[in-house]
Amino acid sequence: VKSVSKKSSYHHGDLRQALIDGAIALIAEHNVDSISLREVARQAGVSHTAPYRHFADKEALLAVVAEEGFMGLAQALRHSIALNSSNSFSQLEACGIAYVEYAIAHPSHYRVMFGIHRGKSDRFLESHRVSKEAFGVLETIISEGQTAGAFRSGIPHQLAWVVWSLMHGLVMLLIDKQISIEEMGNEVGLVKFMTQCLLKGLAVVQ
Amino acid sequence: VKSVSKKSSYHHGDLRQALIDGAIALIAEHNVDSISLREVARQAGVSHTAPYRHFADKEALLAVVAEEGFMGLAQALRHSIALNSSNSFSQLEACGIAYVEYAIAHPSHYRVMFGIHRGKSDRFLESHRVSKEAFGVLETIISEGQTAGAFRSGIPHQLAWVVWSLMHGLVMLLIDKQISIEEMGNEVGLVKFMTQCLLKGLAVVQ
DNA sequence: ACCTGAACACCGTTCAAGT
DNA sequence: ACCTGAACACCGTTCAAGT
Repeated sequence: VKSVSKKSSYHHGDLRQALIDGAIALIAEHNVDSISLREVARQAGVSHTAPYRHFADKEALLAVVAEEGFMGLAQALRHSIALNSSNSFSQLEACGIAYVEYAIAHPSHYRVMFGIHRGKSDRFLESHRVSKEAFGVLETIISEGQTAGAFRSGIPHQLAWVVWSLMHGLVMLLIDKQISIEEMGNEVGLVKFMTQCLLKGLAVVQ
Repeated sequence: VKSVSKKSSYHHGDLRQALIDGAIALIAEHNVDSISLREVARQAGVSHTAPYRHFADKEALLAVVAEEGFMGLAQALRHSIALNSSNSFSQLEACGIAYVEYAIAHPSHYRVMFGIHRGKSDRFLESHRVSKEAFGVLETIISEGQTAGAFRSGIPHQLAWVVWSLMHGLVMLLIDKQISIEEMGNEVGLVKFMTQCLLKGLAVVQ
């Protein structure tokens, strides 16, 4: 056994991380905005003022929660393209499927990721940086696909916006139950349909 | 002068509508979730329990706020296509521009529209019906465009999802400041770019 | 350094009571 | 019928105080 090091602290080895994990766990079960800082503290077995030693306020904790969500998303996207190294089209499709599946598997967490007030950019710099990392995966697919002659020319950054907007919009409408998955069979079929539309375009080929 | 009819009531001619308008006004100024039912009542010059005579709870008031937002959106979309009756492409483009301009003109209101828990569908039936009405405008453009030979074949309902997802996603990313309008000149240019991508597709024409 | 308890100013919601 | 006031159980945040 190593030593008593961590256990000798007041209540936790790492209260900060325990609060983050607890918040994510609470979000997974309950609805997003019904989560309270006091309940996170309660679940961690600590007084309701203890979190303020580690986070400036509730929003700061949620920013870290968002950050971890974006890290997981980026990882899911990278994983999906690693399994589809052959072809840019299938990479894009796989990436879209992975994106949507991640989001609907963690709907409340996804809402937190995009529900933070990004007005003052000096706060939440980290979570913004990580979200751009996830976005960068899409951008890479586009630019590599252009090199391979699969995608039309254009600034990859801007073309990636189109893909991201489509996927993000689909996810939000699904989470909000404005679109029902059932109407399209399942989410994989839905994303494939979306991707096909995006690749081939809506206009009649002339 | 008509009579004393309305003024003779307790405090308002129509407290219900005054609360709705007050909520919309508050939302326009402050952030979405910082709005309290008590403050809406305060601004209407009424006790903080009075709203419960007209709305079951806070969510019920917000549902009506959302409903009015969707009505305004549907109207903006209809207006935009009325001005572009010539051609399906320009109708779709104008509709997209109108959609995005409406949303970024009323960002908090837009958030309320899509931020309501649509889990139990028996509540908020009205707001859901009106949102489908706005969606129907898109669907009509698609199906009329197909008849005119402008859009490729497919179920209009599903093709409209693609358009809606793209626009909704773009709007949400803009509101969240994940995408900055400035990077693309202005929002009109941004939407035109999106629409072009959607119509022509991302794949290289072969 | 890290945590607690009391305190403050707010919430949403309920309910008996007033006109 | 429509509104009020007190009351309840919650918040987020601050601050002096404890170990």
